[in-house]
Amino acid sequence: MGLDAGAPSPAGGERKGRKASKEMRQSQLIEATIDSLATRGYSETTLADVADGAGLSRGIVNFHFESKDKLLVATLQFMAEEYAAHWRAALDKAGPDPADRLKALVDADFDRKICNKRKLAAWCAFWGEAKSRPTYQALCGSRDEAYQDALAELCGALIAEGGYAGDARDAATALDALLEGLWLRLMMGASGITRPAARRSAMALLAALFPQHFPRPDGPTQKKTSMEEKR
Amino acid sequence: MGLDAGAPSPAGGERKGRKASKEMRQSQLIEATIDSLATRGYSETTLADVADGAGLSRGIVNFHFESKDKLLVATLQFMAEEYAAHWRAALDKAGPDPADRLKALVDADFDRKICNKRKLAAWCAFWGEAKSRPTYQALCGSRDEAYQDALAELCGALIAEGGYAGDARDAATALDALLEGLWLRLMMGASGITRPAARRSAMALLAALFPQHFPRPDGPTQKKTSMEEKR
DNA sequence: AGATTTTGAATGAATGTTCAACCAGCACTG
DNA sequence: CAGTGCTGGTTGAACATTCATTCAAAATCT
Repeated sequence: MGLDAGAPSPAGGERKGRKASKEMRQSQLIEATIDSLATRGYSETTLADVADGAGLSRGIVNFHFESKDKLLVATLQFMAEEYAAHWRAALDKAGPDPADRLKALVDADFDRKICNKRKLAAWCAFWGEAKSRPTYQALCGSRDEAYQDALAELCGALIAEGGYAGDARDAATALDALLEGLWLRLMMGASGITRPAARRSAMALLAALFPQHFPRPDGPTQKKTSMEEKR
Repeated sequence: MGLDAGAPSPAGGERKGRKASKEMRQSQLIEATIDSLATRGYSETTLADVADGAGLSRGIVNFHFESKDKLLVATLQFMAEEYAAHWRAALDKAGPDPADRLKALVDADFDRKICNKRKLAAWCAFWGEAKSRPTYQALCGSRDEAYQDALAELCGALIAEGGYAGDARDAATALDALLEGLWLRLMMGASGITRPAARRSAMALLAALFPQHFPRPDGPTQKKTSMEEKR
Protein backbone atom coordinates (compact mmCIF):
# COMPACT_ATOMS: atom_id res chain seq x y z
CA MET A 1 0.00 0.00 0.00
CA GLY A 2 0.95 3.64 -0.21
CA LEU A 3 3.87 3.21 -2.49
CA ASP A 4 3.73 6.72 -3.83
CA ALA A 5 4.68 8.04 -0.40
CA GLY A 6 6.04 11.12 -2.09
CA ALA A 7 8.17 12.61 0.67
CA PRO A 8 11.23 14.63 -0.14
CA SER A 9 11.38 13.37 -3.71
CA PRO A 10 14.96 13.92 -4.77
CA ALA A 11 13.82 14.91 -8.21
CA GLY A 12 15.65 13.76 -11.27
CA GLY A 13 14.95 10.33 -12.64
CA GLU A 14 11.36 9.99 -11.61
CA ARG A 15 11.26 6.19 -11.46
CA LYS A 16 8.91 5.83 -8.52
CA GLY A 17 7.26 2.51 -7.91
CA ARG A 18 8.70 -0.89 -7.68
CA LYS A 19 11.49 -0.35 -10.09
CA ALA A 20 13.38 2.46 -8.49
CA SER A 21 17.05 1.80 -8.88
CA LYS A 22 19.12 0.51 -6.03
CA GLU A 23 20.78 3.85 -5.50
CA MET A 24 17.50 5.70 -5.41
CA ARG A 25 16.10 3.34 -2.83
CA GLN A 26 19.17 3.77 -0.73
CA SER A 27 19.08 7.53 -0.78
CA GLN A 28 15.36 7.39 -0.11
CA LEU A 29 16.05 5.36 3.00
CA ILE A 30 18.86 7.66 4.03
CA GLU A 31 16.57 10.66 3.79
CA ALA A 32 14.00 8.87 5.90
CA THR A 33 16.74 8.11 8.42
CA ILE A 34 17.70 11.77 8.65
CA ASP A 35 14.04 12.59 9.21
CA SER A 36 13.77 10.11 12.00
CA LEU A 37 16.99 11.25 13.63
CA ALA A 38 15.78 14.83 13.51
CA THR A 39 12.35 14.23 14.94
CA ARG A 40 12.79 11.29 17.28
CA GLY A 41 16.48 11.46 18.08
CA TYR A 42 19.15 8.82 17.77
CA SER A 43 18.05 6.60 20.60
CA GLU A 44 14.44 6.51 19.42
CA THR A 45 15.17 5.96 15.77
CA THR A 46 13.95 2.50 14.79
CA LEU A 47 14.01 0.65 11.53
CA ALA A 48 10.24 0.61 11.63
CA ASP A 49 10.25 4.40 11.75
CA VAL A 50 12.62 4.63 8.85
CA ALA A 51 10.66 2.15 6.77
CA ASP A 52 7.36 3.85 7.54
CA GLY A 53 8.88 7.23 6.74
CA ALA A 54 9.97 5.94 3.37
CA GLY A 55 6.60 4.26 2.80
CA LEU A 56 8.19 0.84 2.52
CA SER A 57 7.98 -2.37 4.43
CA ARG A 58 9.78 -3.50 7.54
CA GLY A 59 12.48 -5.73 6.21
CA ILE A 60 13.60 -3.43 3.44
CA VAL A 61 16.49 -1.82 5.25
CA ASN A 62 18.19 -5.13 5.94
CA PHE A 63 18.06 -5.85 2.26
CA HIS A 64 19.62 -2.62 1.00
CA PHE A 65 21.88 -2.04 3.95
CA GLU A 66 23.04 -5.01 5.86
CA SER A 67 22.03 -3.81 9.29
CA LYS A 68 20.82 -0.81 11.21
CA ASP A 69 24.39 0.10 12.05
CA LYS A 70 25.38 0.11 8.41
CA LEU A 71 22.40 2.28 7.56
CA LEU A 72 23.41 4.85 10.14
CA VAL A 73 27.01 4.84 8.98
CA ALA A 74 25.85 5.31 5.40
CA THR A 75 23.67 8.18 6.51
CA LEU A 76 26.51 9.90 8.28
CA GLN A 77 28.76 9.26 5.32
CA PHE A 78 26.23 10.86 3.03
CA MET A 79 25.99 13.95 5.20
CA ALA A 80 29.74 14.26 5.52
CA GLU A 81 30.21 14.02 1.78
CA GLU A 82 27.45 16.48 1.11
CA TYR A 83 29.00 18.93 3.55
CA ALA A 84 32.46 18.61 2.09
CA ALA A 85 31.21 18.94 -1.47
CA HIS A 86 29.27 22.02 -0.50
CA TRP A 87 32.10 24.02 0.97
CA ARG A 88 34.44 22.92 -1.76
CA ALA A 89 32.02 24.17 -4.37
CA ALA A 90 31.65 27.46 -2.53
CA LEU A 91 35.41 27.81 -2.47
CA ASP A 92 35.67 27.11 -6.17
CA LYS A 93 33.03 29.67 -6.94
CA ALA A 94 34.75 32.36 -4.88
CA GLY A 95 37.47 34.50 -6.37
CA PRO A 96 41.16 34.32 -5.57
CA ASP A 97 41.08 36.90 -2.78
CA PRO A 98 41.63 35.16 0.58
CA ALA A 99 39.14 37.41 2.35
CA ASP A 100 36.46 36.60 -0.20
CA ARG A 101 37.22 32.93 0.07
CA LEU A 102 37.00 32.97 3.84
CA LYS A 103 33.69 34.78 3.66
CA ALA A 104 32.49 32.21 1.15
CA LEU A 105 33.31 29.43 3.57
CA VAL A 106 31.39 31.09 6.37
CA ASP A 107 28.43 31.74 4.10
CA ALA A 108 28.49 28.15 2.93
CA ASP A 109 28.27 26.98 6.50
CA PHE A 110 25.05 28.89 7.00
CA ASP A 111 23.50 28.01 3.68
CA ARG A 112 19.98 26.66 4.06
CA LYS A 113 20.85 23.59 2.10
CA ILE A 114 23.29 22.56 4.80
CA CYS A 115 22.23 24.51 7.80
CA ASN A 116 18.64 23.68 8.58
CA LYS A 117 16.97 22.22 11.62
CA ARG A 118 16.66 18.79 10.11
CA LYS A 119 20.29 18.32 9.14
CA LEU A 120 21.61 20.11 12.21
CA ALA A 121 19.61 17.82 14.44
CA ALA A 122 20.92 14.79 12.59
CA TRP A 123 24.50 15.99 12.93
CA CYS A 124 24.04 16.56 16.61
CA ALA A 125 22.54 13.13 17.04
CA PHE A 126 25.71 11.62 15.60
CA TRP A 127 27.93 13.88 17.69
CA GLY A 128 26.23 12.58 20.75
CA GLU A 129 27.23 9.03 19.90
CA ALA A 130 30.59 9.81 18.38
CA LYS A 131 32.71 9.32 21.49
CA SER A 132 31.66 5.71 21.91
CA ARG A 133 31.79 4.83 18.20
CA PRO A 134 35.09 5.23 16.45
CA THR A 135 33.38 5.07 13.08
CA TYR A 136 31.21 8.06 13.87
CA GLN A 137 34.11 9.85 15.43
CA ALA A 138 36.15 9.49 12.28
CA LEU A 139 33.32 10.64 10.07
CA CYS A 140 32.34 13.60 12.20
CA GLY A 141 36.01 14.24 12.69
CA SER A 142 35.21 17.70 13.80
CA ARG A 143 33.85 18.21 10.38
CA ASP A 144 36.72 17.59 8.12
CA GLU A 145 40.45 17.65 8.34
CA ALA A 146 40.65 19.29 4.95
CA TYR A 147 38.19 21.96 5.99
CA GLN A 148 40.40 23.04 8.82
CA ASP A 149 43.40 23.06 6.55
CA ALA A 150 41.56 25.32 4.16
CA LEU A 151 40.62 27.65 6.99
CA ALA A 152 44.16 27.71 8.29
CA GLU A 153 45.58 28.44 4.88
CA LEU A 154 43.25 31.37 4.35
CA CYS A 155 43.88 32.73 7.82
CA GLY A 156 47.58 32.48 7.14
CA ALA A 157 47.24 34.42 3.93
CA LEU A 158 45.29 37.17 5.66
CA ILE A 159 47.76 37.35 8.52
CA ALA A 160 50.60 37.70 6.06
CA GLU A 161 48.75 40.34 4.07
CA GLY A 162 47.58 42.41 6.97
CA GLY A 163 50.50 41.96 9.30
CA TYR A 164 48.21 40.81 12.09
CA ALA A 165 49.51 39.24 15.23
CA GLY A 166 48.59 35.70 16.16
CA ASP A 167 48.92 32.26 14.74
CA ALA A 168 47.03 31.07 11.67
CA ARG A 169 46.36 27.66 13.15
CA ASP A 170 44.93 29.17 16.32
CA ALA A 171 42.72 31.51 14.37
CA ALA A 172 41.46 28.64 12.24
CA THR A 173 40.75 26.56 15.31
CA ALA A 174 38.83 29.40 16.87
CA LEU A 175 36.85 30.03 13.73
CA ASP A 176 36.01 26.39 13.26
CA ALA A 177 34.98 25.99 16.86
CA LEU A 178 32.85 29.10 16.65
CA LEU A 179 31.06 27.79 13.58
CA GLU A 180 30.35 24.49 15.26
CA GLY A 181 29.21 26.19 18.41
CA LEU A 182 26.83 28.35 16.43
CA TRP A 183 25.45 25.26 14.72
CA LEU A 184 24.86 23.74 18.09
CA ARG A 185 23.02 26.81 19.26
CA LEU A 186 20.93 26.94 16.14
CA MET A 187 19.99 23.32 16.58
CA MET A 188 18.99 23.84 20.18
CA GLY A 189 16.78 26.65 19.04
CA ALA A 190 17.04 28.14 22.50
CA SER A 191 17.76 31.78 23.17
CA GLY A 192 15.94 32.53 19.96
CA ILE A 193 19.04 32.75 17.84
CA THR A 194 18.43 32.78 14.11
CA ARG A 195 20.55 31.78 11.18
CA PRO A 196 21.28 35.35 10.07
CA ALA A 197 22.20 36.30 13.60
CA ALA A 198 24.57 33.39 13.80
CA ARG A 199 26.19 34.33 10.55
CA ARG A 200 26.53 37.91 11.75
CA SER A 201 28.21 36.61 14.84
CA ALA A 202 30.72 34.68 12.78
CA MET A 203 31.39 37.72 10.64
CA ALA A 204 31.97 39.71 13.81
CA LEU A 205 34.73 37.30 14.73
CA LEU A 206 36.32 37.76 11.33
CA ALA A 207 36.08 41.52 11.78
CA ALA A 208 37.79 41.25 15.14
CA LEU A 209 40.55 38.98 13.85
CA PHE A 210 41.17 40.73 10.55
CA PRO A 211 39.90 44.30 10.87
CA GLN A 212 41.48 45.50 7.67
CA HIS A 213 39.88 42.78 5.58
CA PHE A 214 36.49 42.57 7.25
CA PRO A 215 35.31 46.03 8.18
CA ARG A 216 32.77 46.29 10.91
CA PRO A 217 29.28 46.88 9.63
CA ASP A 218 28.92 50.27 11.29
CA GLY A 219 32.22 51.87 10.47
CA PRO A 220 32.62 53.22 6.92
CA THR A 221 35.91 51.41 6.52
CA GLN A 222 38.02 50.63 3.57
CA LYS A 223 36.88 47.51 1.77
CA LYS A 224 34.58 47.36 -1.17
CA THR A 225 30.89 46.64 -1.08
CA SER A 226 28.77 46.67 2.01
CA MET A 227 26.37 44.12 0.69
CA GLU A 228 26.08 42.70 4.14
CA GLU A 229 23.12 43.56 6.24
CA LYS A 230 23.58 46.09 8.96
CA ARG A 231 22.52 44.74 12.29
CA MET B 1 35.07 5.55 38.68
CA GLY B 2 32.76 7.84 40.53
CA LEU B 3 33.08 7.20 44.20
CA ASP B 4 34.81 4.31 45.81
CA ALA B 5 32.43 2.26 43.73
CA GLY B 6 33.30 -0.88 45.58
CA ALA B 7 34.40 -3.81 43.50
CA PRO B 8 31.60 -5.86 42.08
CA SER B 9 32.84 -8.81 44.10
CA PRO B 10 30.07 -9.82 46.47
CA ALA B 11 32.39 -12.17 48.28
CA GLY B 12 33.46 -10.65 51.58
CA GLY B 13 31.14 -9.65 54.38
CA GLU B 14 31.83 -6.00 53.46
CA ARG B 15 29.02 -3.99 54.96
CA LYS B 16 30.22 -0.88 53.30
CA GLY B 17 27.44 0.87 51.45
CA ARG B 18 24.26 -0.50 52.85
CA LYS B 19 23.93 2.30 55.27
CA ALA B 20 24.56 5.07 52.82
CA SER B 21 21.90 7.70 53.00
CA LYS B 22 19.36 8.17 50.29
CA GLU B 23 21.16 11.15 48.89
CA MET B 24 24.48 9.38 48.76
CA ARG B 25 22.95 6.46 46.90
CA GLN B 26 21.37 8.81 44.45
CA SER B 27 24.56 10.68 43.69
CA GLN B 28 26.38 7.37 43.48
CA LEU B 29 23.92 6.26 40.82
CA ILE B 30 24.20 9.58 39.04
CA GLU B 31 27.96 9.24 38.88
CA ALA B 32 27.60 5.76 37.49
CA THR B 33 25.18 7.13 34.92
CA ILE B 34 27.70 9.74 33.81
CA ASP B 35 30.28 6.99 33.50
CA SER B 36 28.01 4.92 31.35
CA LEU B 37 27.03 7.86 29.17
CA ALA B 38 30.68 8.68 28.65
CA THR B 39 31.84 5.20 27.79
CA ARG B 40 28.85 3.60 26.10
CA GLY B 41 26.93 6.63 24.89
CA TYR B 42 23.33 7.56 25.42
CA SER B 43 21.75 4.92 23.27
CA GLU B 44 23.75 2.11 24.85
CA THR B 45 23.33 3.20 28.42
CA THR B 46 21.22 0.62 30.24
CA LEU B 47 20.05 0.42 33.79
CA ALA B 48 22.04 -2.78 34.13
CA ASP B 49 25.19 -0.86 33.19
CA VAL B 50 24.45 1.83 35.70
CA ALA B 51 23.71 -0.64 38.45
CA ASP B 52 26.81 -2.68 37.69
CA GLY B 53 28.91 0.47 37.57
CA ALA B 54 27.67 1.39 41.00
CA GLY B 55 28.19 -2.15 42.23
CA LEU B 56 24.52 -2.55 43.05
CA SER B 57 21.73 -4.75 41.85
CA ARG B 58 19.40 -4.44 38.93
CA GLY B 59 16.26 -3.07 40.43
CA ILE B 60 17.93 -0.39 42.49
CA VAL B 61 17.44 2.48 40.10
CA ASN B 62 13.70 2.08 39.98
CA PHE B 63 13.64 2.32 43.72
CA HIS B 64 15.64 5.54 44.11
CA PHE B 65 14.54 7.13 40.88
CA GLU B 66 11.19 6.18 39.55
CA SER B 67 12.31 5.29 36.06
CA LYS B 68 15.21 5.42 33.67
CA ASP B 69 13.93 8.70 32.28
CA LYS B 70 13.86 10.27 35.70
CA LEU B 71 17.38 9.07 36.39
CA LEU B 72 18.66 10.70 33.24
CA VAL B 73 16.87 13.93 33.97
CA ALA B 74 18.31 13.95 37.46
CA THR B 75 21.76 13.36 36.01
CA LEU B 76 21.45 16.25 33.61
CA GLN B 77 20.06 18.42 36.36
CA PHE B 78 23.03 17.58 38.53
CA MET B 79 25.49 18.49 35.81
CA ALA B 80 23.68 21.74 35.01
CA GLU B 81 23.67 22.77 38.64
CA GLU B 82 27.30 21.85 39.08
CA TYR B 83 28.24 23.85 36.03
CA ALA B 84 26.30 26.91 37.12
CA ALA B 85 27.66 26.77 40.65
CA HIS B 86 31.17 26.49 39.27
CA TRP B 87 31.18 29.55 37.10
CA ARG B 88 29.32 31.54 39.70
CA ALA B 89 31.95 30.69 42.28
CA ALA B 90 34.70 31.63 39.85
CA LEU B 91 33.00 34.95 39.28
CA ASP B 92 32.70 35.59 42.98
CA LYS B 93 36.33 34.81 43.50
CA ALA B 94 37.45 37.18 40.74
CA GLY B 95 38.01 40.83 41.45
CA PRO B 96 35.81 43.68 40.28
CA ASP B 97 37.68 44.33 37.04
CA PRO B 98 35.55 43.22 34.07
CA ALA B 99 38.55 41.88 32.19
CA ASP B 100 39.58 39.74 35.13
CA ARG B 101 36.04 38.50 35.55
CA LEU B 102 35.76 37.56 31.91
CA LYS B 103 39.05 35.73 32.07
CA ALA B 104 37.82 33.96 35.19
CA LEU B 105 34.76 32.75 33.32
CA VAL B 106 36.86 31.39 30.48
CA ASP B 107 39.22 29.70 32.88
CA ALA B 108 36.31 28.20 34.76
CA ASP B 109 35.03 26.69 31.54
CA PHE B 110 38.29 24.85 31.05
CA ASP B 111 38.76 23.79 34.62
CA ARG B 112 39.45 20.10 34.93
CA LYS B 113 36.63 19.68 37.38
CA ILE B 114 34.16 20.67 34.69
CA CYS B 115 36.02 20.15 31.48
CA ASN B 116 37.16 16.54 31.31
CA LYS B 117 36.45 13.81 28.81
CA ARG B 118 33.94 12.12 31.04
CA LYS B 119 31.72 15.11 31.69
CA LEU B 120 32.14 16.48 28.20
CA ALA B 121 31.02 13.21 26.73
CA ALA B 122 28.01 13.15 29.02
CA TRP B 123 27.06 16.68 28.04
CA CYS B 124 27.34 15.82 24.40
CA ALA B 125 25.21 12.73 24.87
CA PHE B 126 22.43 14.92 26.23
CA TRP B 127 22.88 17.50 23.48
CA GLY B 128 22.33 14.77 20.96
CA GLU B 129 18.94 13.98 22.42
CA ALA B 130 17.96 17.51 23.35
CA LYS B 131 16.09 18.36 20.19
CA SER B 132 13.56 15.60 20.68
CA ARG B 133 13.19 16.02 24.44
CA PRO B 134 11.95 19.35 25.69
CA THR B 135 13.13 18.54 29.20
CA TYR B 136 16.70 18.08 28.05
CA GLN B 137 16.48 21.09 25.83
CA ALA B 138 15.44 23.26 28.72
CA LEU B 139 18.19 21.94 30.95
CA CYS B 140 20.93 22.17 28.36
CA GLY B 141 19.47 25.48 27.33
CA SER B 142 22.67 26.28 25.57
CA ARG B 143 24.26 26.15 28.96
CA ASP B 144 22.48 28.73 30.94
CA GLU B 145 20.54 31.85 30.30
CA ALA B 146 22.19 33.54 33.23
CA TYR B 147 25.63 32.61 31.96
CA GLN B 148 25.03 34.43 28.72
CA ASP B 149 23.73 37.42 30.58
CA ALA B 150 26.90 37.50 32.64
CA LEU B 151 29.01 37.29 29.51
CA ALA B 152 27.04 40.04 27.83
CA GLU B 153 27.30 42.29 30.83
CA LEU B 154 31.06 41.92 31.01
CA CYS B 155 31.47 42.41 27.29
CA GLY B 156 29.36 45.54 27.57
CA ALA B 157 31.57 46.88 30.33
CA LEU B 158 34.71 46.27 28.31
CA ILE B 159 33.23 47.84 25.21
CA ALA B 160 32.31 50.92 27.19
CA GLU B 161 35.72 51.09 28.81
CA GLY B 162 37.77 50.53 25.71
CA GLY B 163 35.59 52.28 23.19
CA TYR B 164 35.50 49.22 20.99
CA ALA B 165 33.13 48.86 18.10
CA GLY B 166 30.52 46.14 18.02
CA ASP B 167 27.61 45.00 20.09
CA ALA B 168 27.95 43.44 23.53
CA ARG B 169 25.25 40.88 22.87
CA ASP B 170 26.90 39.76 19.64
CA ALA B 171 30.28 39.46 21.32
CA ALA B 172 28.78 37.42 24.12
CA THR B 173 27.03 35.14 21.65
CA ALA B 174 30.25 34.61 19.76
CA LEU B 175 32.21 33.92 22.90
CA ASP B 176 29.64 31.49 24.23
CA ALA B 177 29.43 29.67 20.92
CA LEU B 178 33.20 29.47 20.73
CA LEU B 179 33.41 27.96 24.19
CA GLU B 180 30.80 25.37 23.33
CA GLY B 181 32.47 24.61 20.05
CA LEU B 182 35.79 24.10 21.79
CA TRP B 183 34.13 21.77 24.25
CA LEU B 184 32.77 19.79 21.37
CA ARG B 185 36.18 19.55 19.80
CA LEU B 186 37.77 18.51 23.04
CA MET B 187 35.19 15.82 23.46
CA MET B 188 35.73 14.49 19.98
CA GLY B 189 39.38 14.26 20.77
CA ALA B 190 40.09 14.52 17.07
CA SER B 191 42.67 16.82 15.56
CA GLY B 192 44.67 16.36 18.72
CA ILE B 193 43.44 19.48 20.40
CA THR B 194 44.24 19.76 24.08
CA ARG B 195 42.60 21.64 26.89
CA PRO B 196 45.39 24.25 27.15
CA ALA B 197 45.28 24.78 23.41
CA ALA B 198 41.54 25.28 23.55
CA ARG B 199 41.88 27.78 26.34
CA ARG B 200 44.54 29.62 24.39
CA SER B 201 42.19 29.74 21.44
CA ALA B 202 39.48 31.30 23.57
CA MET B 203 41.93 33.82 24.95
CA ALA B 204 42.93 34.65 21.39
CA LEU B 205 39.34 35.58 20.68
CA LEU B 206 39.29 37.84 23.71
CA ALA B 207 42.54 39.42 22.53
CA ALA B 208 41.01 40.05 19.12
CA LEU B 209 37.80 41.48 20.53
CA PHE B 210 39.32 43.55 23.31
CA PRO B 211 42.97 44.18 22.41
CA GLN B 212 43.54 46.78 25.10
CA HIS B 213 42.33 44.50 27.87
CA PHE B 214 43.77 41.21 26.67
CA PRO B 215 47.25 41.67 25.23
CA ARG B 216 48.43 39.02 22.86
CA PRO B 217 50.52 36.25 24.35
CA ASP B 218 53.55 36.78 22.09
CA GLY B 219 54.72 39.89 23.90
CA PRO B 220 56.29 39.51 27.34
CA THR B 221 53.21 38.42 29.10
CA GLN B 222 51.63 40.12 31.99
CA LYS B 223 50.37 37.41 34.23
CA LYS B 224 52.18 35.08 36.48
CA THR B 225 53.35 31.60 35.62
CA SER B 226 53.15 29.98 32.23
CA MET B 227 52.65 26.51 33.59
CA GLU B 228 50.16 25.73 30.89
CA GLU B 229 51.17 25.64 27.27
CA LYS B 230 51.98 22.71 25.18
CA ARG B 231 52.24 22.35 21.51
C1' DA C 1 9.56 -5.86 65.92
C1' DG C 2 8.76 -2.62 62.30
C1' DA C 3 10.42 0.10 58.70
C1' DT C 4 13.38 0.84 55.03
C1' DT C 5 16.50 -0.57 51.58
C1' DT C 6 18.23 -4.09 48.46
C1' DT C 7 18.08 -8.05 45.75
C1' DG C 8 17.32 -11.02 41.77
C1' DA C 9 14.19 -13.41 39.17
C1' DA C 10 9.89 -12.94 36.41
C1' DT C 11 7.37 -10.29 33.05
C1' DG C 12 6.18 -8.06 29.05
C1' DA C 13 7.04 -4.83 25.54
C1' DA C 14 9.98 -3.17 21.85
C1' DT C 15 12.91 -3.99 18.16
C1' DG C 16 16.68 -5.80 14.95
C1' DT C 17 17.10 -9.63 12.03
C1' DT C 18 15.82 -13.63 9.24
C1' DC C 19 13.33 -15.91 5.79
C1' DA C 20 10.02 -18.07 2.76
C1' DA C 21 6.74 -16.57 -0.19
C1' DC C 22 5.38 -12.94 -3.54
C1' DC C 23 5.65 -10.20 -7.52
C1' DA C 24 7.50 -6.90 -11.12
C1' DG C 25 10.36 -6.63 -14.84
C1' DC C 26 13.07 -8.78 -18.51
C1' DA C 27 15.27 -12.06 -21.70
C1' DC C 28 14.50 -15.80 -24.26
C1' DT C 29 11.81 -19.16 -26.80
C1' DG C 30 8.26 -20.99 -29.88
C1' DC D 1 3.71 -11.51 -30.45
C1' DA D 2 2.38 -14.48 -26.54
C1' DG D 3 4.09 -17.40 -23.42
C1' DT D 4 7.60 -18.93 -20.10
C1' DG D 5 11.13 -19.02 -16.90
C1' DC D 6 14.52 -16.39 -14.47
C1' DT D 7 16.47 -12.70 -11.57
C1' DG D 8 16.15 -9.93 -7.91
C1' DG D 9 13.52 -6.35 -5.30
C1' DT D 10 9.74 -6.44 -1.75
C1' DT D 11 6.81 -7.95 1.75
C1' DG D 12 5.22 -9.25 6.32
C1' DA D 13 5.15 -12.56 9.70
C1' DA D 14 8.08 -15.31 12.86
C1' DC D 15 12.00 -15.30 15.87
C1' DA D 16 15.35 -14.12 19.29
C1' DT D 17 17.25 -10.80 22.07
C1' DT D 18 17.65 -7.01 24.87
C1' DC D 19 15.96 -4.21 28.40
C1' DA D 20 12.90 -1.41 31.61
C1' DT D 21 9.86 -2.46 35.08
C1' DT D 22 7.63 -5.05 38.82
C1' DC D 23 7.53 -7.43 43.04
C1' DA D 24 7.88 -10.76 46.67
C1' DA D 25 11.35 -12.19 49.56
C1' DA D 26 15.67 -11.17 52.00
C1' DA D 27 18.80 -8.17 54.37
C1' DT D 28 19.73 -4.34 57.13
C1' DC D 29 18.84 -0.56 60.07
C1' DT D 30 16.30 1.90 64.09
